[in-house]
Parts: sequence; C-alpha cells; structure tokens
Amino acid sequence: MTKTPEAAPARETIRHPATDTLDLAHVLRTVGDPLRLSMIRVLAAEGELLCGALGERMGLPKSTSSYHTRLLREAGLTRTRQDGTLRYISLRDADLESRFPGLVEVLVSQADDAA
Amino acid sequence: MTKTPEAAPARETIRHPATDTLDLAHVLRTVGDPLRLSMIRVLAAEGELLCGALGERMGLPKSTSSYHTRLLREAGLTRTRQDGTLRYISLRDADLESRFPGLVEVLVSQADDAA
DNA sequence: TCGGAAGTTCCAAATGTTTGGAACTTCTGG
DNA sequence: CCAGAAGTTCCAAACATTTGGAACTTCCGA
Repeated sequence: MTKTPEAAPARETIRHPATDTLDLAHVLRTVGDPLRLSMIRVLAAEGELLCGALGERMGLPKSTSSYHTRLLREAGLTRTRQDGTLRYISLRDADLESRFPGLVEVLVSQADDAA
Repeated sequence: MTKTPEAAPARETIRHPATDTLDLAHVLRTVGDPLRLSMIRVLAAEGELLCGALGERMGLPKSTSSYHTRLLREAGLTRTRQDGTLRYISLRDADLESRFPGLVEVLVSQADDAA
C-alpha cells in the first residue's frame, strides 16, 4: 500500500451516465421515493444547489444526503459539479427532456393533494 | 371459528384507489420496475388482458403474477374487473392522464435503446 | 356433485434499500 | 502547517421487496 505511483493526479472525475443510455425504469424507481422526488422539485425550482443545502432542506444528516444525491446522479437525474470541496447539484433537465420527453414536467408539476 | 354469520354475502369488491388520491411517488416507485413497466406497456398496446395472460407473457408463475398485478392496482395504475373466476386487467389511462398529464405517454413511448 | 381452471393468500428465504454515526479525504484560509 | 468545512465512504442494523411453492377459494360446465 504505497501511494499509487501514478504521475497524473487524474482528478477523480465524477461519473455521470450518458444521456442516451439512461434507463427509464431506473429513473422512475429512483425518483419514486418521496424524499428524492422532493429533491428533484427543489432543484427544478431553485436551480443548482450545494449538496449540503439540499440535505438541510430535508433535514438529513450528511451521509444520508450524500447517499441520495449519489442515487440521483447515478440514475442520470442530476449532474454534480465539483468546485473545491463543494459539490453543486443540478437537474439534468435538457438531457431528460431529450431522452424522455415530458417526464420532467410530470415530476415537477404538483398534482394538488386531494388525499 | 364457525362460519361468519353475516347474512349479506358482500361480494368482496376489488379495491381501487380514487383517481384524486393517487400519489405520484407511489405510482413511480411501482412502475419503476422493469417487469411492471413491461406489463404496463403490454396493457397499453393490447388493452384489457387476463391476469394469467399477462403473467404468461412474462413467464411468471401465478403467485408472482398475482403479486405484481396487485401492486399495479394498489398504486392506481390498473383496474381489475372480475368476471366469474377471471380477472381482467386494464390500464387506467384516462384516470392517470387526468391526475398526471403526460405520464402515460412517457411510460409507453419507447426510448430507443442506445445502451 | 365433481373436477378443473383462474386467481389469491400464506409463508419463508433471498435479496435489496435505507439510515446515520464515525472515520476519512480534500480543499481553503489564516 | 493547522483547523475547519464539505463531502464521501464504510459499516452494520433496520426495514422492505421479491420470489415461488403449496394450500386455498370460487366459479363454471358436464
């Protein structure tokens, strides 16, 4: 376990699935969780947010918030941009619109709660 | 454990959630399963089908098929109509359209598989 | 009245998801 | 160089979903 001897620091890029490989069932399963659906709505309403800000909105501990933002990213719903130690999360709305036209609108438009 | 002494046979109706109480997260979670998403697509393409026919399409044993059709019904995605010992399943497309405009279209239109 | 067909329910095993604390990494400012 | 802030990863416990066989209920036709 010496430090890996790579010359290039290889800036450990954050992985995002390509738009044309996004899987509808995966996307739906991921967003079919009240907490994550709320997150998507907040992002749609407010644009780019810090991971921490998003988590605090929902009253989540850091590790939980990190977990859910990872799921959203891996399903292709959000993009994560790193700036120093900060991570800005945003909705991949154009990508989603191009792959699943109409989906974002469905997710974001509130069905009035008659429950 | 004598037989329940109720005079009325009470025809044990199949329960369906009312359209205006359908919950988006619940609907999405339910349809966010490749198997159930396929079922929805088959129903959209072919209209009303027998529970058994739907299950055979997917190569499922009866109990599994019954389980998934129940989840679809409880989330409000499908309607089940009983006729003797048969149960016909159909998509609640008009109800879904009225509560979540655009959703059915998203579920049913195939994103071409570039994976 | 019997037998079979269609479905459901029951159940336990296997599998997957969610949670949050603690330890860790990385970056920034002083 | 150090402290602190932002996030991630690790981990184990709690919880939920999925699977399919077996037993059961209902209805229909002969």
